[in-house]
Amino acid sequence: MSTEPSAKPTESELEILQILWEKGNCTVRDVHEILTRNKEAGYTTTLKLMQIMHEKGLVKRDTSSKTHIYSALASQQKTQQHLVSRLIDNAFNGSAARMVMQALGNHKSSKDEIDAIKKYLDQLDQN
Amino acid sequence: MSTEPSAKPTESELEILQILWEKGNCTVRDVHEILTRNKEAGYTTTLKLMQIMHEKGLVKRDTSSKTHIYSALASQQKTQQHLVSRLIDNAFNGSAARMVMQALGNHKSSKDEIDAIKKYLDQLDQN
DNA sequence: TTGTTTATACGAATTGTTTCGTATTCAAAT
DNA sequence: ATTTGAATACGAAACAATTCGTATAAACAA
Repeated sequence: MSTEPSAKPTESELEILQILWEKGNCTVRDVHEILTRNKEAGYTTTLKLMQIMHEKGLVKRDTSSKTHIYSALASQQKTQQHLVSRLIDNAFNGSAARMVMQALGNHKSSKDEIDAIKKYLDQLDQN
Repeated sequence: MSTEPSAKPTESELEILQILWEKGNCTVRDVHEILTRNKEAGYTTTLKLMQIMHEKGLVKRDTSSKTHIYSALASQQKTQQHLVSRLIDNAFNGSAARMVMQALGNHKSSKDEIDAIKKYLDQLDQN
């Protein structure tokens, strides 16, 4: 049994996790700056969120210098898995296939992406 | 422009919507009975939720007799679409393909389902 | 040294969600 | 008619998520 965090981040927390997954180590300001490209938010709001995420064990932080350095603890893979499963159960009666088609139907994917999925499906078939 | 409800049901509301989508017209008791197969809940809790959903415009109801009859207003298709899109944006950086693979990777799908998806992808390709 | 900037900490208001208790009303059975 | 059972309405508590103001401390520049 690992000490994996509860993997149930809120929507705001997820926005921050995404940044941390991509960037790795970040200060609150780093995250805040990226965050506010898309939406309004006060600095202390971002700060507070990250502090809460730390309490929850979603992120860890290095406090050895005045400016703390944050990074994700929740794994991207497990978090995504958890969220996808929940959606399939919550909104698609447990049918992954239905969900997939819904996803591909509207969320315009490139031909390359679709080919990648096909290849992936062929692999799945072999097992 | 239609008067489509906000399509942002909460998790509890989604559980109820799923029942309404499947069953069509239901009394609160109908819904409550199905709901409590899986989890504990007081009757008035279910009732209140459905009343709130009515305020929000997620369901409509026929109050002509003492026992009200509820049915979904939020369309299954649009609600699912909305939720899937949000997940793709929130947790997969906008990549539907990544989400799909994650979904298929773990959420064991049958061979039939996978074949159905392949067929679906071929259709997509043609356009 | 003194003032300015930039951090964190913390408390608290606000809003949304979930849950349930109590009051009331209606209908059916006795 | 009276009682009983099942329904809705409503208020409010409990909890969670979001947002921001203010206090305070550290770093740095003038």
